[in-house]
Amino acid sequence: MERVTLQTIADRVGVSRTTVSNAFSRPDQLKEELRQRIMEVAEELDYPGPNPAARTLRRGRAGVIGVVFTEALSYAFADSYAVGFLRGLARVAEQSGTGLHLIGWPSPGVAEEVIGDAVVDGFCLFSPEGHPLVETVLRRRLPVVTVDHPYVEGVPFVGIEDRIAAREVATHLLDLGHRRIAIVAAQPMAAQAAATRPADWLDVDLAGDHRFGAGRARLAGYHDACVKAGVSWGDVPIHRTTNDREIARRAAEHLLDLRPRPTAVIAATDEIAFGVMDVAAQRGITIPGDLSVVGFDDVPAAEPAGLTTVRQPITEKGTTAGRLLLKPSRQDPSPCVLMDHRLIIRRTTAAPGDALAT
Amino acid sequence: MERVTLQTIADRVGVSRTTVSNAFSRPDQLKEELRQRIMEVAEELDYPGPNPAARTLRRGRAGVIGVVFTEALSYAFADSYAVGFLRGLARVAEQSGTGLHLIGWPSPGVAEEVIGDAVVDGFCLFSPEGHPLVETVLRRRLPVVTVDHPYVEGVPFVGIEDRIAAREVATHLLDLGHRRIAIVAAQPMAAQAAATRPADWLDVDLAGDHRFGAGRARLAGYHDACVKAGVSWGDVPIHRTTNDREIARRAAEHLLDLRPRPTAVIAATDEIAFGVMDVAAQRGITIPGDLSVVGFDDVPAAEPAGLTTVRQPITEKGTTAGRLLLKPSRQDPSPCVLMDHRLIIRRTTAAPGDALAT
DNA sequence: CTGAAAGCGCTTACAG
DNA sequence: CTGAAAGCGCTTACAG
Repeated sequence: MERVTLQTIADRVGVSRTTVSNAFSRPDQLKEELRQRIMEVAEELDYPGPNPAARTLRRGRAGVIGVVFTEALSYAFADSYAVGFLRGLARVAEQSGTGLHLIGWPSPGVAEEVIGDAVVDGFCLFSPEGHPLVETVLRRRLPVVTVDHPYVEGVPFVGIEDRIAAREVATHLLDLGHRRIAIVAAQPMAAQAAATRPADWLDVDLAGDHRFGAGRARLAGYHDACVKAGVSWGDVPIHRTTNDREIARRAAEHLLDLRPRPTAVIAATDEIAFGVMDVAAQRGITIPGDLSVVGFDDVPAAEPAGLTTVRQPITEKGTTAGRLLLKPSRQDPSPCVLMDHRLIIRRTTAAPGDALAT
Repeated sequence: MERVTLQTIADRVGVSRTTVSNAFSRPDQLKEELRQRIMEVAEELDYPGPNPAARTLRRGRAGVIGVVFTEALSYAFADSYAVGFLRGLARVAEQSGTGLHLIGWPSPGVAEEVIGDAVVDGFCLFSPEGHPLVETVLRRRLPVVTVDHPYVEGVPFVGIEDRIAAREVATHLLDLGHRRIAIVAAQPMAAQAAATRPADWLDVDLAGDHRFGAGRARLAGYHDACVKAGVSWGDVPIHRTTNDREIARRAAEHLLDLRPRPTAVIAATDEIAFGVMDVAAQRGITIPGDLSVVGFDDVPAAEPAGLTTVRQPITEKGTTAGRLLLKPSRQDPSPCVLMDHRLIIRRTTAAPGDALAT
């Protein structure tokens, strides 16, 4: 059996292809009777409806936006922050009948091709600076909005003041009296391969603001506070890890093996903080008695866990990004939206107590 | 400036369109020198790469699968079960360079059009029986796999034995001595509009197995156990709600207002169970002292919450569905895969104590 | 209200 | 190694 197209139906009914097309796409353009007739024949021939690829090609519009992550999607779905963002984005996309095409970065090479082949009208991009996906996405010459990072001249941006927020986190611990603070930084899974200057990643002098990615911006904020409090930045142990609870445990194990043991751990995200808490629990290290832990994001699980963290409007970031992409403003086509954040102090931070003696 | 296409580049370089196409898609088909030359001109003209819609049309393959939910995506992303499933699905999709196109059902009408226009090679469908999306998806005549429900003759299926698992849940409570059991059933958001026989939804005689959707299958299981234990099914209060924690709270409020108050609540999903627990906490009803609560799914948050529930292999469902779609078996093109489940008894269920006196 | 014509941008045998 | 030709399936002014 040959493939059924508009033409097949047209031939059968004895009308032109145009009319059949109208029957599907502009029903008001023909008599109800004829339309019905056409639909019957379509049904009879088991016609699956106008081919979407052909339609998109002709119309020049897909009705879909691409969402690009720098991690494998399987990691993104394990991260409440990403999921919360998607919830917001989905809300505005759905309202306008726009689909979501999710693209992750399982391994170098694959995603680049997927991005090049994505039938979409625009992209929403999460990505650290220098990541190859940035170039790939930009090259499509479609509307783009970046979230958290990178900030690209002329491209709409949504984020928060990561450096300032991170400074507040570290200051909170320092004010409590902590001096042996360790940091677990969030680094994209494959940053080694991706970063333009991997060796410089920890060089906070370069990490001035959101231009350098939230991961580094936060690091810079921790740095600022330490320096100001007279804690030598060079002595602060820093371990890089991916934003994944399980993987973060390894970093935590390393840090909690240090002697003298840190009295506080700053995690660059809540997900990582949970990993740290997992390891502490395993080893019988009490929180906040023996160890203070701070996260970042305030994902839903942070509250029940009593985690001290920075709240940022995750879902609102998603809706904002969606709106920027779907209905760009004429006056300000590439705005830089910086949203509010707030340090939420809960039960995982306290003055260093017994831990000092360890 | 006119739009740049393969032809623009061909004209500029002085070769045919074919050769330019080869430069992008089959680099081994031409001399490196010529290829380089072509790439330079492409760069110069700011060519965004071969148009994906045109490519897809010509090739007849999109490299994307559609994932269809019966709820708004913003709800799906609020549900750990759905997210866990997506994690599994994403894992196998990514490995083969396949994209994920997510489609929700924000309101009647919208999704139907999105499905008709989705440039995909197949669909993964979650849906209760009689839902309009089922027909819409099937009509595309693409490969489909359904998850949990509905079971459609000739279409690959992935699920668990919901009725049997639900029976175990209810039996657990009945064995503990509960007799005043209330049920919060999960019903798709817009079932009223969607179901073919909304009035029959609660008619368990019809809910024989997974053919009728997990929601009803579970209800049927609760029914079986009650009847067997001599609890009159007609006296069991049932409240329908959506699989959303916040929305479920309303159902819980209603049920906990009943006098005499139920000593146990069976929630059709963990998400709903959390809603019940929220309300109980608000009212100072202790669990399991005053009230036993059981969920279903064993989402990640269930363990820390101590929730008694049914564990099912959420992520594996995703990987299985993905594999069925991406590499269908020749011998058995439409298998019905029923995965294992297990009742996990934690700290939210106990014998009815003080509550009996209420 | 209906149809003939042009064209969306690409890929793929096939011939040279 | 390169090019001419055909065609993927549709929509959209435009003319009647």
